Amino acid sequence: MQIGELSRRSGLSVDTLRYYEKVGLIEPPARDGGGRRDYDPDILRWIDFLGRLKATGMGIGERVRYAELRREGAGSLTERREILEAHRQAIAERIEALQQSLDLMDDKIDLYGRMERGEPVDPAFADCAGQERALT
Amino acid sequence: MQIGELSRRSGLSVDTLRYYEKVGLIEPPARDGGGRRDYDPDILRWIDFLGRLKATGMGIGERVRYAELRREGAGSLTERREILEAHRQAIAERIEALQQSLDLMDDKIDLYGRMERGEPVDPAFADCAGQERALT
DNA sequence: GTAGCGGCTGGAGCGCACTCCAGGTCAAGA
DNA sequence: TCTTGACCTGGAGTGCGCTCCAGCCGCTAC
Repeated sequence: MQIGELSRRSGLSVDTLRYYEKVGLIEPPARDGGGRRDYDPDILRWIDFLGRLKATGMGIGERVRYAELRREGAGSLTERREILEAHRQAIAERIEALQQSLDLMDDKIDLYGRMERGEPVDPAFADCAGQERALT
Repeated sequence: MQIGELSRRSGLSVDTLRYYEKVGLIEPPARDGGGRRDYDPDILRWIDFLGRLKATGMGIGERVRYAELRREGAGSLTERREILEAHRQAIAERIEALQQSLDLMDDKIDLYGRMERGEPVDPAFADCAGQERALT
């Protein structure tokens, strides 16, 4: 598979794929006769997983570290598991924090709705100029 | 309150506070006789709320837009509510995606644990070199 | 044979969100 | 009076994660 096709199938740009190779997130692939990158389709699974790690807030440095361990093979299983466990914990905390903020947004949206309809609101929670003081 | 104290109480650096003022996230405060910024303690509530918006993924451009509307006062309530509703939706989607990834991490952590203990794993889910293929 | 396309490399540039710095002012305490 | 420390401004620098570019090569189709 050439880089253009991998780009289409992975959703990453050609430039990003080459960048990922440069920084060590993906292995340098085989080259065809003309010196072009020729990827094994299995790389798609790895790229997807990298996308998950990224989407869940893992920075590029730690992703590179994980990729290095993966290259080392089965001997790095324990260390990889530990990284994933720490990351799992970080995700859980993020979800918790987001849930709290979601509730806050709901309260604030509700307050705004009541202010828009001219309903009385606890003056401790909003001043007349719309410079809301609470629920922040 | 001087900028140093606000920095300590808000958790933002002095530089960040001046930067936030420059880009329009916080209002230019009054100045004391010596030309130093003299903040109203109420600003802490606003800074906290800005922190929430940021922590939930709102970029600086949109935060600045929200801050502008807030300065306009009560007339911008509807537009602010609409922004918050859209943002609320984005947070809910983020939580959903994170929850899925969390489940994936759990599966993968479990798989690694079984591989470490030498337990048999479905060969479709892991190859011998530790180059796991599935759960990605 | 030549035009077009996709790919190659090395390196520069970019947007975000700060962070740091030089060179200065000002107020309060020893 | 002198020193210390907090604060001031404008502007440069940083790290992340790409993104773009110039200039080149090689395959395929016309």
